[in-house]
Amino acid sequence: MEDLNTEDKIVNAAEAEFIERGYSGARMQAIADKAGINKALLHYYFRSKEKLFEVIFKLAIKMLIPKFIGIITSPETDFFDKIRYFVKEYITVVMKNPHIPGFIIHELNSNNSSLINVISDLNLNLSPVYKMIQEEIDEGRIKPIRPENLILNIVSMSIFPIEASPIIKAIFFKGNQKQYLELIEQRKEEVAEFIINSIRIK
Amino acid sequence: MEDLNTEDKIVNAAEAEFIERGYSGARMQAIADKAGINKALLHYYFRSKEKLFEVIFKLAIKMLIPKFIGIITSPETDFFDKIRYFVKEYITVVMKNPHIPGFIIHELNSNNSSLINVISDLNLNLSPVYKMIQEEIDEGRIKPIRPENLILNIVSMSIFPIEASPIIKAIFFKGNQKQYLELIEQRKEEVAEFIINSIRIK
DNA sequence: GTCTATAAGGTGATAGAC
DNA sequence: GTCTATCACCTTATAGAC
Repeated sequence: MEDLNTEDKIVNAAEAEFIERGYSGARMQAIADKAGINKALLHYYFRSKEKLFEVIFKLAIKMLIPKFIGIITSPETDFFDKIRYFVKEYITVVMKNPHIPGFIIHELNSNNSSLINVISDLNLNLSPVYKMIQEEIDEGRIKPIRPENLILNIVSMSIFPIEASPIIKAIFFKGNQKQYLELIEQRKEEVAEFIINSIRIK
Repeated sequence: MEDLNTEDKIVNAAEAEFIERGYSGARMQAIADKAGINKALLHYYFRSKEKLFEVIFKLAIKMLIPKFIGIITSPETDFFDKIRYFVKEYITVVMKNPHIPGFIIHELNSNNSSLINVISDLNLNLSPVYKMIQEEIDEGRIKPIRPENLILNIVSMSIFPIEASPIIKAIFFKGNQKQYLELIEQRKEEVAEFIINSIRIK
């Protein structure tokens, strides 16, 4: 961390602060402290809290959303293996950034501005994924399902239990962290089987 | 709204403000304005922003979490009908309060305090649900599955697509609200069938 | 590029009249 | 119970020395 240039130190510190506390809860002083520099330097590099936030928000989006396409167009040839691979990798990625989904959702819901454009600007093309699913249906390998619903189901089951970890932990395990981690580890396999069981045609 | 007493007017206004902007983003002035009263009155009734927030947070929790148990112990006798009933009702409830899941999760993640106790204090007893699931497994009507995983899958697929609506809307429908609402309406039936297809033993 | 000092405005909270 | 006026503090942002 110490051998980073100042700009990168700021970005790292801001990432931690914004993602933990959200835009309105984040403090420029806290970011400066975490980066080990002076508050005035933040404005020298990024001009305002808002500008700095935008940089971090884009970073957060890029950490989770495009990965989604990247993993789905994986080397696996079998459709069910693709699902297995996706679920395992995506849960792993989200577990490394557990606060990012909640951060993105909260900012999109509370911020009246044009943050949503950050997502549109990704120009995510789902056509190959839709096509892949439709092919499986047409060739009688999986039951008919609207592609959007299949994707949503997979993503929901992968993200939500991690995003909502404090609640899950409290309700299922009285706050026990170890039991929670075991559950998520298990889900890397079981969620995929749950999905495959649902759509497979015997 | 005008014929409510002052305290209720404040609670309603605070609910809207806190759930939309979160604790740190909410403004006491905005709450007073929405309630049509003076800022000083907020402190007369609730002493501080923090106290008022606690009231709202507890309200938000009660709107979503216990409902979960209430619906599951529904009058339906058939297990699959229970699932159908739960998914339909829960998606409907969440759609009426679409910002609450994100609000709860954000506050639990960013607030270092003891908000989590609000959930523990509910003393949610899942044993009847676990037992119900285990019975279905023992009697060979559904495939073996860890009850926690089944519950998590159902809840994830019911909540996440609503909680993350701005992203879903943007990615799937270029922001089109009507198409999004149709999708969610459809999911009230389809999510249940997706689950039942996965666990049913033919 | 990096710092200290300070400006400028906002925010929760209270005092005190009615 | 409800209001106006005001305090005390915090936060972003900038000026200016080095």
